Amino acid sequence: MQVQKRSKKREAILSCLRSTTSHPTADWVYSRLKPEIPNLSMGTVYRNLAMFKRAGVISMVGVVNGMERFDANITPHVHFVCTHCDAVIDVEDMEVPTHLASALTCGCASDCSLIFHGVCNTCIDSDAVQYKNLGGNVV
Amino acid sequence: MQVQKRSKKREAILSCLRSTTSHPTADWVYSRLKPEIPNLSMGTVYRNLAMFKRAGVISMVGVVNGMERFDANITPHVHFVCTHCDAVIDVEDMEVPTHLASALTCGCASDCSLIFHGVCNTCIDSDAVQYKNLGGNVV
DNA sequence: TCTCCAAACAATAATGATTCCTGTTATTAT
DNA sequence: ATAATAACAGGAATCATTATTGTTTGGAGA
Repeated sequence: MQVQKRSKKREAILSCLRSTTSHPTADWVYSRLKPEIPNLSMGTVYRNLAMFKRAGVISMVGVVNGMERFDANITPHVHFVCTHCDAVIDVEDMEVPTHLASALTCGCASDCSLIFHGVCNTCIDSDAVQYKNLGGNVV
Repeated sequence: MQVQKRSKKREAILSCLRSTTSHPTADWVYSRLKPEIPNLSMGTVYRNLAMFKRAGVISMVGVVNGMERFDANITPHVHFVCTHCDAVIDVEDMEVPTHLASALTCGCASDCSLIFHGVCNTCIDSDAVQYKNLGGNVV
């Protein structure tokens, strides 16, 4: 399937995704566009994100905490996912081993995702992590 | 949280997961155990899988087609996910770059997942893929 | 520019995996 | 054996995502 017609909303959704490196959820895109496009519906956001993904214009990094995270950067790159704040961060200077795909004995690989999990620097710097590790509640 | 008491069902769930390398879903474990344990409920399967995961006894490879895939093999290893049949296959002879974790500038990484996506050999061998590519239906 | 039709849309219902809740049962320490 | 408490079944609830339906809009051709 291919993108066939243009629409303000479709382009707004794509440029919204392209305006950030935060690998947002569908809901994030919706919330961000809703003020300037009051009659926008979630269905439209989901439909267009799925369409862009099928067309290879965007990619879906993975599912974090039950929510799909999208990325306008389709260049293969490594990600870091924070287990505390669910941030998805681009990892610079590390290569995704796509060149090994052809060496696989499992099948014919078309792409590869390399994701690190851990606590991001922002969470480490805040006291939140320490309190959480002690079993306390952070308000 | 830790596993505190023993129960037949809890152990059945763990050994069921350990009996396969297919990286099953919660529902698969349930369906497999239900005949021998008729009064088993999905809640128990989900609760115990979550508990084992928190305890580090098992791992969750990722979400494939909206369903979590579990793995009793907690040794870091590479996976291949088939985009046609959703099979999750262990990739032998390829190392997960966990040793690079400390080099990250994003935060403190605790683990890493390396997943290839493509069409598995079984799907390539069957005619299903070709028919699908032609837009036909396979019965 | 006007017309027409397929695509895009809003609104909302439906789906389905997962989680939560309540009363009951099973396990372990004493 | 008994008490304390974790584990459980059954079912309701949640919530991200998808499907449906009727309406609107974009754009190719007249």
